[in-house]
Amino acid sequence: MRMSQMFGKTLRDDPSDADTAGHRLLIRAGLVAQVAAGVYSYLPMALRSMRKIENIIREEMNAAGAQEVLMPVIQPVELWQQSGREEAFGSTLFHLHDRRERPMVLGPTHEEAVTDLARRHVRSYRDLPINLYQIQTKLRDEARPRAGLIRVREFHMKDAYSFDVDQAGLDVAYDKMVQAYWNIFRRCGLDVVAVEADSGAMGGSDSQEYMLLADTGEDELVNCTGCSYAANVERALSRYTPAPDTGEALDLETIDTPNMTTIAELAEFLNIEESQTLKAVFYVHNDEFIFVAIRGDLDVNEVKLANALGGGELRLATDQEVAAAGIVAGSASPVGIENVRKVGDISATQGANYVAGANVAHKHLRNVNYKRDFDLDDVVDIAKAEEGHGCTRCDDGMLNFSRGIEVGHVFKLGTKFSEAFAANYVTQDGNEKPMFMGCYGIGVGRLLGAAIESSHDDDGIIFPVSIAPYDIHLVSLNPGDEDISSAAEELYEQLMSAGLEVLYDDRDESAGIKFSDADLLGMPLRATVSRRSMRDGRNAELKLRSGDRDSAIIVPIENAAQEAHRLLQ
RNA sequence: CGGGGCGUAGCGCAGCCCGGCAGCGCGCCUGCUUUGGGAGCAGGAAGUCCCCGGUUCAAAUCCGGGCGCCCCGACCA
Repeated sequence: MRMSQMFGKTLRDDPSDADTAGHRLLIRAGLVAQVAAGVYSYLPMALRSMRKIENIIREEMNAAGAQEVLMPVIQPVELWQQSGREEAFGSTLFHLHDRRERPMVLGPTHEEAVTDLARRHVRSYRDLPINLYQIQTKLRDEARPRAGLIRVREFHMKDAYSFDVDQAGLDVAYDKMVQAYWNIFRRCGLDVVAVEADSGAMGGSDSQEYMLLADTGEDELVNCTGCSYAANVERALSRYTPAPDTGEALDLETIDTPNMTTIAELAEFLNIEESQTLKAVFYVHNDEFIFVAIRGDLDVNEVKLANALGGGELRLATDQEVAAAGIVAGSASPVGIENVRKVGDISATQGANYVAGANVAHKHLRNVNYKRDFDLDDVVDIAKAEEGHGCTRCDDGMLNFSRGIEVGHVFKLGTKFSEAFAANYVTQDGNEKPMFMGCYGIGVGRLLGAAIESSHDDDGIIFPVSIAPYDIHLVSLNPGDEDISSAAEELYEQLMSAGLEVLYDDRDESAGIKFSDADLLGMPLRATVSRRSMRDGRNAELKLRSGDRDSAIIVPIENAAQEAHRLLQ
């Protein structure tokens, strides 16, 4: 492709409304153009890269036995009512009406559509297993689109859905997809890690996310320094310091704690560890007031709490709601609290003789003990993993924290959707049973955005070879010199004949502009033909984008294609 | 949905307080010179100052309402 003909220009200045490096580079390199918040046009180079990603995905999906289909973006709302997810998605779901006022939605994902499809075509166990996938546009009216292609409202993703006769079959299908995912990310040249994930509104049992590590990532991850445990913080288990006191329960005692309303103040005032106190936190879950008790040095993981409560809407209670429930904020404890649902973290039931609120302003209780002094309606693990916590899977590993961008997610759905849609098959002995489903997604555009976010330097993008729009950026300098330009033209033809994809900068621009653009655009290899390269014969200079300036080599033009292939390995 | 910021030429911005010819840099077009790290000279084109309303002799500027975009948080299969 000749750059003089190419649609899409590079920008000299950073766009003002881009914050992350990846977003800035996408705009400056002229890869995408924003149309509305979280809605983008993809220009030729971005599209080439996305097609390469799609092809890698397609090859691995096909190799894993999945079959490609295409399901509609626009769907009748009834499908979503049937699964109960119209409500679960809420305002994230784009709604519209057709000319006859029939309510429709724009698909944010396709579990409903694929389950409906499968139930119409699968009759018997003989039709299973199957795995259907598509690469399709999805729409979600995200509350806050951000960071370029990372969080958008209209996006391309690959989604695959497996259907099996039972859990064992699902396990096999899931493992196959996991293997395919590793192949895909490896082939894309991306260093992705898998973490245990919360399955959120999807429900289901096992779930793993594939994360590309990046400081600007939206997700916080933990991994163990001693074993292979890795998880999204939303779900992470952790080993915190043991309760300081595990002795006999001592006599309950009321003490004055003037104006002590936080755990930190209380611990300092009494000269005790925060872990010797109990903390009370208040939430409203689906309009029900929830009293949460947890050891003072720990925080509540709201995702875990929401799951423990069976999903639905969860938020912190307002001061007014706390007061209305008859609770003295700052001096609250579960001791003597009735008529309110009390949920405790496991930590609150371990250890002895805690300091906790007296439920009277400016007073606390010493020697509070679970069961003797208070009871809980639910005891669950809702503690948030923190820096300094240990691993629960091994004895001496510590949790290491990092951030990442979710580029893939796999779930074992089980029969949630098949039951809702009566997507049944007939077993060998003639009974009807729901199919066991799994679903497996990879965001194509997000993968491109994440790749750039994680692979760039101060000058621009550094594309992995397999997903770069072109293999080589051929730069021709000294356009006035006939020998040079004819040598460049010749090299352009030769590289293409050798099966390489070439972006040829034939523009009448200065060397500085051409080199800067080559760095910005980030093709893996740069070839330069100039007076300098031709000083001792018909030579070209080759330089890897990932290498520094003096890593360039000079090769005869007739060998350049061969050398280029070698360098791109 | 809560908090903050912004909206002026294709892009980046100044002008707005304190009302009075709509500006700067880059880019774009023409010509000449230039060409290994964002060149020089000369000439030129390009504006719904986000929208609607109000105040005023006069509004990019002041007032009211609306819309859009960005950031933090909430949310996020």
